[in-house]
Parts: sequence; C-alpha cells; structure tokens
Amino acid sequence: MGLNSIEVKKAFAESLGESMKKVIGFMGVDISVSVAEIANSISIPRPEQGDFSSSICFSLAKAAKKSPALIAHEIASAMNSGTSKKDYMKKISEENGYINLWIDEVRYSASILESILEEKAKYGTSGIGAGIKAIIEFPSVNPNKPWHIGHLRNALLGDSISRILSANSYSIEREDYIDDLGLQMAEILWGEDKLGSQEGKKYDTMLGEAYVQINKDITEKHAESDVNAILKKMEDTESEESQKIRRISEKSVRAQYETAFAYGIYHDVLIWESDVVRKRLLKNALEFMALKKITSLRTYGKYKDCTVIASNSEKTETEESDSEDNVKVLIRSNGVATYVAKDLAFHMWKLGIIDPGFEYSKFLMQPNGQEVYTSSDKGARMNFGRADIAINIIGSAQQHPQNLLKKVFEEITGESRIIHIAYGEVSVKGGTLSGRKGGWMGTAKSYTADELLSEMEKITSQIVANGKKAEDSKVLPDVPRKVALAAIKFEFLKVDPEKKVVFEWEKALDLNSNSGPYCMYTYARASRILEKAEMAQDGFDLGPGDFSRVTRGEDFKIIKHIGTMQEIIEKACREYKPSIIAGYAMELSLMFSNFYESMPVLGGGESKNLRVAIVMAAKQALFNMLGLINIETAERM
RNA sequence: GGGCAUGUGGCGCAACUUGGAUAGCGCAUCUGGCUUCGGACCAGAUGGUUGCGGGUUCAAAUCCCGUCAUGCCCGCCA
Repeated sequence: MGLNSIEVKKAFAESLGESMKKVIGFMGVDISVSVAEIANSISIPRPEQGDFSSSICFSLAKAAKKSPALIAHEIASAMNSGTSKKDYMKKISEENGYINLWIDEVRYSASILESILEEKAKYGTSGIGAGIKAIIEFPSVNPNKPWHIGHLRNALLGDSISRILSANSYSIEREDYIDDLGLQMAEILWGEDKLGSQEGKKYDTMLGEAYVQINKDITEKHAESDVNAILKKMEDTESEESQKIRRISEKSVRAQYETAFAYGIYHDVLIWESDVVRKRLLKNALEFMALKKITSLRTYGKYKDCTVIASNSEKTETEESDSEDNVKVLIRSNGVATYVAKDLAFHMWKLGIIDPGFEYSKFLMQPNGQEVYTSSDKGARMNFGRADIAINIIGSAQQHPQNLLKKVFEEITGESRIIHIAYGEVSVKGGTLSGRKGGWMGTAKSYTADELLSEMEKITSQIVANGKKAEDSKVLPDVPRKVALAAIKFEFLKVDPEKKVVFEWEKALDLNSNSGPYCMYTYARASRILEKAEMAQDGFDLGPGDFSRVTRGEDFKIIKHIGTMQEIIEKACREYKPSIIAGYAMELSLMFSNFYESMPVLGGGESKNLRVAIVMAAKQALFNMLGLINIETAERM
C-alpha cells in the first residue's frame, strides 16, 4: 500500500486519539473527541515545524483546564514512547501547543515515488464517486451563433469538471442541450433571406452575424407578431418550419463543434428541444407534476388560465395579490409552455423520473475517436439518461430558475440531485457579449473562441520560431498550438468558477503572466533531463540505498507535494473547482524549478538515481494534473 | 424593495466550506545570477490596519450581526 497525505493524516489522527485517551484519562478529565475531528485539526505546516501538524490541544484546553502547551507536551511524550505510532513516523514534537509529526523521509519518499512510477496515469485518482452516474450539461449554446469566449469558459469548465469527476470514479455523461425551437431560431427563420450571403465563412459565424442584422430588422419593422406566428408553427415538430430549423441548427452545431474539437472538448450525447417536444416529455412531465400537486391551474387573478408553481400555497388562494416572487408560470394562458417548464421536463429525463423513449443516432465522429450521439426521430434506444445527479454548467445569471428547478426536484425525489455550477459570466472591457446586439463581434477582433485561438497561436508560433536553434529541429510542429491552448485554458480555469472575468486582449495575449506555458515548459525541461539521463523511462531499479539519499531540502519538498495529489483531486471533485488543480500544477512547477536549480540531477553523484526518480515522478504528476484541466504536454518546446 | 455573488499589496488571484503558528502565488518595480541538466528560468528586495464597524473565541481573512461598494437576477422572455 502506498502512503500519501490522506493515509498519514488518518494514521496520525488515530494515533493521536489513542494517546489522548491515555493522557486525558490520567489527568482525570473525561473528554471524547472523534477521530474525524482530530483529522480535521491536521494541516501541513511550514517545513521547519514538521511534516504534519495538529492543533487539537487548543480544543481540549478548556475542558481539561490545562494549557494547550502542557497537553501537547503530555500527548507528544505519550506518542513517542507508546506503540500507536506507525513505523514511518519518525518523531512527534510539540511547540506552542501544536503537535507536530516528523515523518521518516526515506520511507515516505520511497513509498510515494514507487507508487507514482508504478501507477502512472492512475496516481492520485480516487474512488469517491464509484457507482454514481452524473450527467453534466455544457455549454448548450443557441445554434444561431459561434462560441464566444463566454461560451468557451462554460465549455472548459464543463470539460474539466468531467475529467475531475472521472478521476474520482464517477461515471460521466457529457450532454449538450440544443434549443432549436426557441425564439432566436424563429427569428433566424423570419430573416432567412439574410443567410448564406457571406461566402467562405464558418456557418455558425455567418448565422451569428446575420442574426444581429435580423434582430435589428425585426425591431425596425415591428415584426414581432410575425416571429411569434413562426414560433407557434415550430411547436409542431412535423411542420415545415420545424424541420427547416432543425436542419439549419444541425449545420450550425457541426460548425460550433469544429471549435470544440480545436479545444479538445468532446461530448457523449446531444439532446434537442424538438425531440423533447416530439416525444411528449413535456406533456408527461406536466401531468406528473399536476398529479404530485406541484403545479396548479389558476382560475383567478393575474395568472388566470396559466399553469403555475406557487411556492406559498393556499393563503392567497382567492386573492389577486399573488406576489411575483412566489409564482412561476409554466403554461401561459395561450397554452404555450415556458422555458422553465421544458427545463423541468428535461431534468425528469436526466434523472430517470420519466422515460420519454428517446431514440439516438450517430451525429459526428469526434477527433478523440468517440462518436457523439444525438436524440433523433429515428434511431436506436440507448443507455443515456437515468443519472443519479445532474450537473449544470450555467451562468450565475440563471440562479433563479436553477433554484426553482432544484426546489421542485427536492420535493419530488426528497434529495438534492441537481447541482448548478453558477460561474461568473465573461464580459469585455467595453461591454457585454450579447448575441442579440452582436457584442461578441467586437471591433477590431471578434471575441469568438476561434479568433482567440488563432490570435494566440500567432504569438506562440512566433516565440517558438524565434527560440528555435539548429539542434531544436525536434520540436514538433503542433507545439505552438499546444502552447496557445495551454495559455488559454489555464487562464480561464485558474480562477474560481464563481468569479467573473473581464476579458482584455492585451492581458490574454501576454504570455509572461501566463502559467499554462510555464507548466508546459517545466514538463519539457523534465523530459530533456530524463533524455540525457539515458535511463529507461519505464522504471529502473531503485534500491534502499538510493532512497536513503533523500534530504529535507527541495527534493523532499516536492515528494511531499506529490503525496498530496489524491487529497487535492478529491477536493477539486467535491468542490467542482478546476482552479484547485491549476493551482496545484503551478505550485508543482515552481517546486520543480527550485529542485533542479538547487540539486543537479545528472551530476548528482550518489544521489543521481533518486533525483532521476524525482524528475520522473514530477513529470508524471504534472502530466496527470494538466490532463485534468485538458492541457497537453510536449517533450520539447 | 427582495435574492444571489464578489470585495485580500499598483494589477490579477489563493487561503474562507472545516477558525490555528509569520496571510501565500503570479505580474509589474528594484537588485543580482548563464564556461555547469533548456533564460518561456532562478535568487533576493520593495509593497497588506484582508471594504468598513461591532460581536463570539485562548485564537478571526475565515464564524455571527450590521454597514458600504460593485455585478447579476427578480417577465404569461429564454
């Protein structure tokens, strides 16, 4: 069994617990503290103070009526003389009321290095999500425009969270919801004659630009009622309008997915709103909710003839004083369902509450070799849906409808199975990225995901070209693109999801302040050192003599950090935060730089084997962590 | 008016969920380092009353109350 920070914390806590019982019993005080509580008091202190540290004595002080320092002293000596201490725990010290564990650096290093070199890509993964199926939805962009940088943030978050959950043994289904029956597509159809006029453009971009013009025309010509008529016709999925829009949408989504593929973002299944309607999912869902008395038909007041969800029920039953806050319309008085109604129905599919009998067919072969499927009017039944939890990557602007969704499902299932990752939306210096007004089109450069990548790649190509020496001809041609992608992905994923982002070209394209390429650089350095070390990459024999060369310097520091990987990956999973992974990768890169600056590897003499092993381990750790934020590495750059 | 989120050196962020030792990191600025495994690098320095005011505690960036600022949401739109 390999040791890591989780194991050590657990063992330390147990050992502390046993010693505490003795000491406190001796002191004549009756205190019970759970092992979990002790474990919670353990953190990783500054290296001068030990490897692990517990502040538990502070919590005991009051009840025991002794100073924390005295209790710490008693416990530490009991642990040092007792048997509860594991053999890899070298000594227990005590300082200012803290109990500090000093681990046997040779044993700990051996255990961690052997584990990571053995487990490779699996190192750091966990089983906390085993047996749980999660459907994760992203980015669900309307099919009338290209992905802009806001959609990109959404997609990168969804993709990375999927990877992180997978690494924790969750079974993941990546789903994308396509709203082909919405107002925006009706508007596209209204202004159909504006389409296709621009040759050589990507289809989604062409649509997006046309849409801005169409939207303007509609306002100027007061054509809203015409659009509504189209919208109404589209509700019939067999209508000519509906079929035509579906064809336009499919073409548009294929164009959008060219962008997704360029960023290495893939899906498992697309669900179309038109299929939701066709399969009467909405109808069934509404019946279900009526039966459960979640919804009701209003016969009075402001919402007369609407089907609504009212959160504070009977009190205002006969009054017209419904406050807007607690009534949500699902079916309008004209019989048309609202978006929220469709979303509720859709989540009944996701969570397996209603099976609409979707059929699926192949939509696209993705560059990762996996087919993405689509709901369809003809195809086969497949195993999509029926998830235990549904994770929605949706901007924080939709907090309200998402909360309503969660509340309704808590009522239905009795537990919380919908998770809304409410990320802060992306804006640009001058304003918003509105699709309607065309904010994404920018002025000099557009704010599309495509444009961002191509601009970034110009810069990285230049840098690679400038830095290239004659001997560097082994740098592969895909490196500039990889570096560009690393820069963009790291920049978006290093900040907490809930923070809002203001995009600026100048800052985005400044590679000096960007950590993605730095991590890649570190990886490339590690690769080159190993190449020069001329040892087989697939493990070489390390003996006890090699491990005994470990010091309490930069070498042990980086090993200890690698030992926290599983803990970090679990934390990122529980909190749905790729930023935790990005932060770790950055720290690891910095530590690695410190390590190889201060400890020569090839000229390491007796320590050479150990240091080569550390380089291998760090390289693997970096590879695993960067993989979770979808950043590819390169052996040379 | 109500709800949610954010506020940490000049700038961008971390630590807050689970209170703990000297509040970390990057950029920028200043100083130094390439005959030695790749300078997309490293070392050192400058810079903080954690928006403000109370409270709880042995201990508060972290918890509680209040307050200010900013953003988003609150429609028979999606």
